[in-house]
Amino acid sequence: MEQTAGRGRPRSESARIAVLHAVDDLLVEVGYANLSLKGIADRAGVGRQTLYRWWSTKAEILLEASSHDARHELAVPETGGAEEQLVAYLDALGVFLTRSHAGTAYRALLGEAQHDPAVAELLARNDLLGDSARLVIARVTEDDLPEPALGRAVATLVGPAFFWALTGHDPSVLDRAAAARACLEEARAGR
Amino acid sequence: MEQTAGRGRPRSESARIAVLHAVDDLLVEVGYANLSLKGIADRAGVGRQTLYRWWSTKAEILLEASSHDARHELAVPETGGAEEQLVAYLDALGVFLTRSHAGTAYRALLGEAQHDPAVAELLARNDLLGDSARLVIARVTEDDLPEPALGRAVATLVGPAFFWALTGHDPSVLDRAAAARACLEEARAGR
Amino acid sequence: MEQTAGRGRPRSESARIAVLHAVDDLLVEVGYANLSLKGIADRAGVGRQTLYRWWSTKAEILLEASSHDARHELAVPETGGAEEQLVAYLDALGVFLTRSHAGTAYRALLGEAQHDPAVAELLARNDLLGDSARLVIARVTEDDLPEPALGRAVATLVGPAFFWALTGHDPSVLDRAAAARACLEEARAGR
Amino acid sequence: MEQTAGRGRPRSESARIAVLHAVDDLLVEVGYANLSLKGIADRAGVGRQTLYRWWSTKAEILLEASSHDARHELAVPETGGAEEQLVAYLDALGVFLTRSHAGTAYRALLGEAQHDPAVAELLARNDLLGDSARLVIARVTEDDLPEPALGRAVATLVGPAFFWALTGHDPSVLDRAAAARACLEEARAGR
DNA sequence: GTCTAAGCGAGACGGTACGTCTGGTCTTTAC
DNA sequence: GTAAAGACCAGACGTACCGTCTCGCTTAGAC
Repeated sequence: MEQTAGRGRPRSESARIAVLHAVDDLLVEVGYANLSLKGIADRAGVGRQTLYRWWSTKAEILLEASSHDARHELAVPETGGAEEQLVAYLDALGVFLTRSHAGTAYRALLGEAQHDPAVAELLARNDLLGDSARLVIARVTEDDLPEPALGRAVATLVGPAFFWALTGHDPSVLDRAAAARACLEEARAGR
Repeated sequence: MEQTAGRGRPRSESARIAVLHAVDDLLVEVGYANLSLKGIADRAGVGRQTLYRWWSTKAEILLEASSHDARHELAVPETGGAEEQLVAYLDALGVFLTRSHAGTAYRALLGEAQHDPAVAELLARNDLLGDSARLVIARVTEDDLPEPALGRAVATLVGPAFFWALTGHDPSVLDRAAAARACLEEARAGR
Repeated sequence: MEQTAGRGRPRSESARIAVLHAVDDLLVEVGYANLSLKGIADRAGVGRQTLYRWWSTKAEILLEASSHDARHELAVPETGGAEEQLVAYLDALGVFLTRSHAGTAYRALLGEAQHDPAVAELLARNDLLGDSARLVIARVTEDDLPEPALGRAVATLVGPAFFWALTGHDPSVLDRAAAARACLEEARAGR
Repeated sequence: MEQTAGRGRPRSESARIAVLHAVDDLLVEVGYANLSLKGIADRAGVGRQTLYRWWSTKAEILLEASSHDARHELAVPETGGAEEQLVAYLDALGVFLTRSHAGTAYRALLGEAQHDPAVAELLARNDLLGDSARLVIARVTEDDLPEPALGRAVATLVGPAFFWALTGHDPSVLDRAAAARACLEEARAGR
């Protein structure tokens, strides 16, 4: 799709995979702060120029490396009532934010977004968390909620767990059912 | 209390002030990502060693530089009913997170905390946001809520605005009254 | 011989030249004591890493920068008798030690060798002065003098001028003919 | 003579001794290159200001610390003939330059003099080596040799050993008797 | 018996070089 | 024309030492 014909040597898929794996591994091993493009290239056995050719920043690499897993981990089965599904979503969100590799990557990206407007915009265009919440809310309310109200419902649902996790606590102590109910209330009001 | 006897030359208060001002200014001018200890030292007209002598990281300097203002901006007058005070607090929080210098510093620190466990711990020991929320909640509930419940109330109150602001949106579109009510509900349940 | 194939970017000859010129200039301008690798890099318009990649110490750079000139300045035409050639050599040595740029570099290196064993060894492997003296002595004696005796002849020939110059005096007041004769005497005895 | 009356607290002799001992020890332990005034002060248990109050440079301290020993080690008994005394002097000189602490200090100072004109002048005013040689030559020639000639005799006597030692060799392989004879010859010619 | 002066150890001050690291670019050969 | 390799310039990192500057304390002579 990006690469139409290609006159010369085609892009190496193996290099791409190696980079994504390397960044995944290194994030766990050394943390985002100590993650360098040089380190990624060395670990992946890839030239430095190759990184710069296909990605602009380490945020972009990290996003590509983690977004697939993130999306998967934040999806929730369509079984049970509305509140039940929202609670299930909050369960998944809690695990994602505190115990998942993809979640660690997401938190790192969101942290970087507070430092760097470019990363903030990148995340705005790939709103892993917000999109997943929107999806489940839209499904359980069976209602085409307009955006301002949908956003309010999302914030009400995920806000508490998000705050609790990002300030270093374990969101499993929170009252998921209450958050789900408040979200539904918000959705009803926004209709 | 910190300086008991002091045999050698005492710490220079003017250097300390110069550093805090420099970090404040630079955060606005170049952003956290481009904030370097060298830059702070140069701007403050201070030796590099002096920075390292009194602070370990740029996060620590930034925290000291902004915590006073932050605490002040997140304090709320004791006038009006419970819900009214909580809404006033959420007003202040929205301004803090999106338009205040101290809030910019706080967001940068919280971002760094996602990259660096040391910063995370530093913020945990100086929980500007959580403490201010605890204060106002404890006041309006006139109740000695035990910690797990108090934490839940805090997360319910500030979570939505926190999430909305950190993902790049303006929390003034949120329903502050609903959040205040949900918080009070949570507090009542935790009694 | 040193560079067989090389997959990556080859060493920049222009950077090498710029460094050698910079160190030459700076030695004259600021003196060895105030010669810093940072200063050399800045003056040469070269990255600091490039210096460390190709040389270990400023002594090594200085040696490379000056050895060519030094060798040239200490060479003596093959005209005249034995004593005549030795006197001509001592003339050149006197100029070298007191008035030549390369000689200033040599004296600085020899000074550093008294402080730092690594530099001492470096100079031992590149014995600019001793080698030039050995060359001329071997030539005029037309004799394959064995090393211990050759060394004695060298010391007898250059010792007085060397001492006189390094203790801050002008060796042109010394009796070059006497030193040449003593050297020949020493060589004859060592046969 | 230096200290006439003094209204305030008199100079601490114990501090002076401690500094001289410290510099002596550290020269052996870490070498001149790694000798710092801070290190000397710490080792001596002395304030940094005290060093700067009484000495200007580390060269000055080192000279004071070693000159007494140096003078003693380069003195030679007045027994035996002229050549015999000169040879004895060269023996002492060889030991001094290669195996004595004071000699190590002298070589370090002479090295520094090649980098720093101030040290060169300091050594010129305290010509440990030249003075000792002048003394023994004047004694054995029983002649008030005028300076230019005396200097030539000194250079002839000590030059070879000096060169040999400072270029990293052991001067005990040199022909001391030949040097002594050449020196006497030089002295006779300069009369 | 103060008072004043100077030296003392301690240690912070503004600077600056150190050697290392990373960023982003450029220039080779190999495929 | 992409890939890996690796050198290029630039500049921040945290450390060490420089020479200077306060501190509180000590030790003397002067009053």
